Amino acid sequence: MNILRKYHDILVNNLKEIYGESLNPNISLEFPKDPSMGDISTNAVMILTKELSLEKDKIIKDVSDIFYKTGDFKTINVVGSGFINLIFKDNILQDLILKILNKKEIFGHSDLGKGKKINIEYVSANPTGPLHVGHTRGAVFGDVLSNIMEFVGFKVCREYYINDSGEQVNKLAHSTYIRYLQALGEETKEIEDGFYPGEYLIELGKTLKDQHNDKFVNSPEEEWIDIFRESSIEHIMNLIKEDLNSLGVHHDVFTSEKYLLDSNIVSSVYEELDRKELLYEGISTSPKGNNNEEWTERKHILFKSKKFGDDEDRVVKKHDGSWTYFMPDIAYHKNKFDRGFSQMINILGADHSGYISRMKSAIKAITQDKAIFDIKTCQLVKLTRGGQPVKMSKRSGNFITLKEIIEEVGSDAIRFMMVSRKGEAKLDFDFELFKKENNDNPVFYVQYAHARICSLLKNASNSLKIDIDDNLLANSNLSLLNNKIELDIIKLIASYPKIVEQAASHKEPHRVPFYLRDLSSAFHQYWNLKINDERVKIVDENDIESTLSRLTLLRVVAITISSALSILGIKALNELR
RNA sequence: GGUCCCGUAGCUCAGCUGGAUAGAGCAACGGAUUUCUAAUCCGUAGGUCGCAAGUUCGAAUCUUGCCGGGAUCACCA
Repeated sequence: MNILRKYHDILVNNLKEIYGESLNPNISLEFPKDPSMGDISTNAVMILTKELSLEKDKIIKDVSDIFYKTGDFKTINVVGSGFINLIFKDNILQDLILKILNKKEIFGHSDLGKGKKINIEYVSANPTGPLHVGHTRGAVFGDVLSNIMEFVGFKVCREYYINDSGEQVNKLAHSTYIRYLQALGEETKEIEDGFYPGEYLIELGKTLKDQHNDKFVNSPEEEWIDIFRESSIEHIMNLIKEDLNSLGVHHDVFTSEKYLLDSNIVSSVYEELDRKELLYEGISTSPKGNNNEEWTERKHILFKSKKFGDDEDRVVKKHDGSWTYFMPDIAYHKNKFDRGFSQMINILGADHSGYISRMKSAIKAITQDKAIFDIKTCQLVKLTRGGQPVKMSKRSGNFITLKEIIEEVGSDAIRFMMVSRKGEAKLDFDFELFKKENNDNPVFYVQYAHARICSLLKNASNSLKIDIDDNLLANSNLSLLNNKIELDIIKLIASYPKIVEQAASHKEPHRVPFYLRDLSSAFHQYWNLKINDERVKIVDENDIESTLSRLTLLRVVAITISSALSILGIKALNELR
């Protein structure tokens, strides 16, 4: 199915038999850009001559023999630079179409992950307000990466960490309290700096009024703070889940920081660190570069993260005995590890990149370096409208929410765009672009290709007066697919499994939308194909045999587009009118 | 100042863990429509891959040092 993998395995396994197990893994097998270099090519000779200090001719002969023995190649050429270029026998690529047609949605799947458990944590936005653009990229990135990892055979757990403890949520409770007083018609002060002035708490204030009347108006904080905090968190988590849901982003597990604290998981991990003599009492280094007025020299408990590769040792327990954010997070990752996740990926905003080495060193310490832990960061998103930046006022709490963007451009467009750049690259998101219905808008471009194919299959059924289904197509004469562009399309489809595997091993979802664009483009070219200035019609009533073979090819294109779109969480459309 | 990320065509970006002549889209210019959906396609033009050394058969890709842009540097999360 994965044709490159197939011949790569054949090549490497045979080479190992000849030269021994310890071969350089950098031997490549690929579709060369330039078709004059053959259907596939390998650098094996160049790599091996360097590695083994043997006669070049001997290696060339060995490599060529391996390919000859398969019986699948028409020609095998060695070019001056040392590449070996191979050309398939005609039927090899064509047979591939048939195999894919039989696999359908399983096409592209692999067992790279071997069913291993992997935990992917994403979003994890604080429950202090609804999601905005900044969260969206990480949300889609994490969701699509999860899809990719599942596609290549990992058992993925999608997880969200709720920071429902600490100072922020207390401020949230106070903000809600003010909304509650306002709902009762009380005169109140402005919601001050550092609190949450957004309108999203107004409704909750009213609900709390309905439940408790004026019971808490003049009562001391201790009496209401727990109730207000919990109902605020619940309210906002519901908002967040609702928004994620309408974006098609889902999580399997929500882990609460408060739970980790209440169940003594945090304290027991703290004690464990202490037993391992990784904690000490000391003074943290003063902040550099920016003058932090709140900083004073005090004694805290620090974790020896420097020992595990961090730049500084980090405070885990403050002078007053309370935890920093870091300590529950260490415990959280120990908890993930204890739940059987020896592989973990966290998706973080670029503004948290300073946190990476700290977290990595902690995980090394608590797992004896037995976990594979990776952090992917997403740079910020710049919203524009017709090239002009969209202004956001953080102060009033009125930033552009995820909900508003979904309402304006739809979740498909957002999802496609959010993973169409490398995570490390900044991203411009232009509203106007996604309302266009042309080439500028990549989502339409891809959907249009898919819809056109569906429409062709339908039209062909009508005009040829036969029911066209996959059984019929599977019996078409595929040897007629010998035009250059047809063979190119087959090769492009054949590279799909490799693209997905690369997206998985590099943890780079953006490879999928780029591939989709390429494949759609190849189809659109084919649609407009001219031979001798004559437009080639795909459905030709006078040549049913050719028509069916072409439709078979296109059916497989549609299967592949649909598969890649499903990885992105986008449904392929059968019609665009 | 330290750390991390980015720097490729006028603009937005790919570039397959070191491969063959560096690629798309947009914008510009010139074409294709009695349409199987032109929401498309074809062609032209556009490059010192930020700069400089190094590593080797071979570098946009790896190393080091500069230059420019961004993020971050807590006892916030």
